[in-house]
Amino acid sequence: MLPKAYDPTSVETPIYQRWLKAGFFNPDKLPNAKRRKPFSISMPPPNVTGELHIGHSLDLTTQDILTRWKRMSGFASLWLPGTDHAGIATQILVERTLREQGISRYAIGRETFLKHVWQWKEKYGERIVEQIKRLGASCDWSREHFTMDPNLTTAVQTAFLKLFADGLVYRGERVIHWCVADQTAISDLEVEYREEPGTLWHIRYPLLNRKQSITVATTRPETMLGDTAVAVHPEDKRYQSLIGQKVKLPISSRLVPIIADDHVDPSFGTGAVKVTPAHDAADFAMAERHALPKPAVIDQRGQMTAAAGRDFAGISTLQARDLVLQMLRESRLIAKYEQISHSVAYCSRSNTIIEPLLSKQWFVKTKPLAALALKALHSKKTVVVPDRFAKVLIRWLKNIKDWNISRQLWWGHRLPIWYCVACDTPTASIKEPRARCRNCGDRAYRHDEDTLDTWFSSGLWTFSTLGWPKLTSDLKRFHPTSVLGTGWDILFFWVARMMMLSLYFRQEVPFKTVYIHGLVLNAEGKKMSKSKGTGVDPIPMAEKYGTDALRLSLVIGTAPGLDFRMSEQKIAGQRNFCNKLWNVSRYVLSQGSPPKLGGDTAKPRGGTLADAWVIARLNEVSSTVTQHLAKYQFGLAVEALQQFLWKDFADWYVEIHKVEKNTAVLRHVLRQCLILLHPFAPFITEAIWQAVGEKRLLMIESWPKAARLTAAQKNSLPEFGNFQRLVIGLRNLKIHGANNQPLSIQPTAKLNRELLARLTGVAFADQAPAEADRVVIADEQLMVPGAVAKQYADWRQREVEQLNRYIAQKEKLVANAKAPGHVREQAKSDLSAARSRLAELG
RNA sequence: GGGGGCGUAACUCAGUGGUUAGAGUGCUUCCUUUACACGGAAGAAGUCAUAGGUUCGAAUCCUAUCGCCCCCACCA
Repeated sequence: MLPKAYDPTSVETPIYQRWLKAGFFNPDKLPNAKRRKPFSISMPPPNVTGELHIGHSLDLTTQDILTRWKRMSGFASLWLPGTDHAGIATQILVERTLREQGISRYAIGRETFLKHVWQWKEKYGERIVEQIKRLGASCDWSREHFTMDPNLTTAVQTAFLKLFADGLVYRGERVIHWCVADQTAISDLEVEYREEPGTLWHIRYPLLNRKQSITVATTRPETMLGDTAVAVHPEDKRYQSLIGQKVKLPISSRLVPIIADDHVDPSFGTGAVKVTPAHDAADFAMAERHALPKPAVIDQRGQMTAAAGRDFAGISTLQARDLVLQMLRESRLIAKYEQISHSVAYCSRSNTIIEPLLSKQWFVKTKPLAALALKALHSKKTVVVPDRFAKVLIRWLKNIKDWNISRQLWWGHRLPIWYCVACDTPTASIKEPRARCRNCGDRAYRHDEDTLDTWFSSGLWTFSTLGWPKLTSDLKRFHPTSVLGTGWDILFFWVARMMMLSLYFRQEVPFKTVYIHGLVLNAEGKKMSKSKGTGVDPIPMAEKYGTDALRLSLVIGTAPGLDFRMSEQKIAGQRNFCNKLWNVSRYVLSQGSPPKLGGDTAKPRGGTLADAWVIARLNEVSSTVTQHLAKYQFGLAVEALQQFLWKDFADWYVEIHKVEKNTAVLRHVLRQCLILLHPFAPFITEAIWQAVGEKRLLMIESWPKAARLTAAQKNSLPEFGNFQRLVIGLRNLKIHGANNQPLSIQPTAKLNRELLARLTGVAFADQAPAEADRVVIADEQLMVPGAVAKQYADWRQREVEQLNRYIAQKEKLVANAKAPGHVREQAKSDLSAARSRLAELG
């Protein structure tokens, strides 16, 4: 009834449809829904216009494993999906596309541009959702959200207004990171520093009314047009006499003071630094301390302003640099220059150099919020797995700086801020204020043009998607969420912000546990990069090898928090496993009739030694898998399961051990394996489950409770070890004796020849071969050809040597008076087992 | 400058105080085609980076060193 090879493509879509139709992704629709305890996960929302990459697949796989496992374990398991509007990323994408059609966003205006973005969102938004479904994600689509849905927009506005009312957002003039290409400010986290070679110019600044000069060092000579001071370290002996004197700036001829400030590093360059408050954050801080003016000489397009002087206004910074250097050379004011390596700030989005600019932006005061998050981390209200990431978070939160949340973008949540046209006083309001300006009494307002940082809305994600600011039953039931699963790369961007905002608005953590997984690297061990074409694309892989193979390969051989490499070969290996499962199922279902797996009652008793053994192993593995899952050790869980299913069950119990099978055992083991494997490989397990006519879906089958091994089962484990060795021994004889010649073996002792033949598949002769030697395997005596006996003896000799080493070690441990009792007890029983095996071997 | 991770078989990686250190891939030899060649058996292959220390016992904990990688930071 099952085809010969597993064909994922024909199976997966109908199965997902069937799950959807059953409605169990929605925890309210589960059997006994009301009695179930809640378990909830918020899906990290992918960029709405993005493409599913392998990192998402890992995210989705681990979360689906948890969701399915908990659902099967009797929880009201909610995995809430959604997508993110991703302000900058999306706007840039749409802008680029329009530009290719010759359309500029400035030409069409804000409203028309936004219409285009919404169209884009409608067109491509569904695609990423389809790709998420393709991976088998069992999330509740009836609760799906988008960060710019009306109710989420309300949440964002409510949050902003509250922060404003509480004095936690403010408008400030700061030197911010300005991206000239994207025409917006970006946050500290969106800046990427790269070590690059550069030239450090040493420039003489002549002192006023003296022949002396002070030499400053800079990599950006053009900014000297905006200098308002020269700073030295207060204790720098070289410059003591100069502090407080005035310098006449070359080119602009402005008079600026020499100031003393701790910030200056006396050992760098000349120990004297030019201060450009409008174009350097550190210089800005110094200017604040010393009440210096802050003229802006570079504008938002990266061009020199009028303040830079008549010769410079309107030219680019690079042209200005050349011109400044040329003028300095002519005045012989360049003391020297040297090649250095320094880090240069780039915009991580547009890949262009950041222009630090003085600008008015909106900030969130993060200190009080970070304090809440720190407290929650210290008191383990939120547990981080693995816990070293808690330390990373704590360190970041302790040194947190205010968060620039305004972006000069059109796509996003527009700031609910209105400025009085007359006096520029801001008022926070969703709609245009009707009241007069509280400052000047005027009535005319203009709406702030800016939008909020994408991460502001994602920071509210765990509770805004559950209905906040309304106090819905979902919010009460599913918040705080149980687990957040994500990669370490967005620890600060997202995890930290969610903690701060949830604790502030809900007085509770957003999630009880954060599970941090590593990043998926390519076969060369580098971060996957689409532009370089070195990535592994999940969707084509799922199509080629099956979604389950992809999911398994993302989990097996990995540890929490560690990056790992992904290769097609690894996925192919898991495809082979799926095929093995498929075929062993085919075999099991071909044994006996009707082809049913049997219900929970099919727990076979008694049976042969092999039966007891395989069930004991199953129970052992079943509890191992559960334990590993509880510790988020997905890799270990799958590994234990695969070893059992493939090696112990399929290869040993089914294939090597040729005794007639107990179909009840076969079915019971297969049934349990399908249940245990389902969270990891949902499609194939459900497909097999359904192929045998089970009415209830596997996805809501009960997860096995930890089974205690019976005494008989416990004993069967070592006993069966001996039995396995008997069979291996005979197989070895057969293999070595074969060489296309019939093997002559005659059992001479207790074991019935017929039984031996059935156990092992080896044919036995009526008479011992001419040059027969006696061989003893597990108490049974056999007469075999001399050459075969020799090989068997060699094989046995190796085992004897190993055993002797093992026994020596165990004896040492047993004799070790300082070792704990249970360890010595264990060693004692290991020792007696090894000794009896040694005795068997003679 | 501060912080973190990794170094285990040819390759990719698990294991993190107490079985003879494991898996997958690859390799060697053999078997098999009425569940599966996307198969089965057997095998070769590792001073668990190096050097100290703690311990009855260390791949596992501590310290140092070497090598690789990453994150954070106002290196003018």
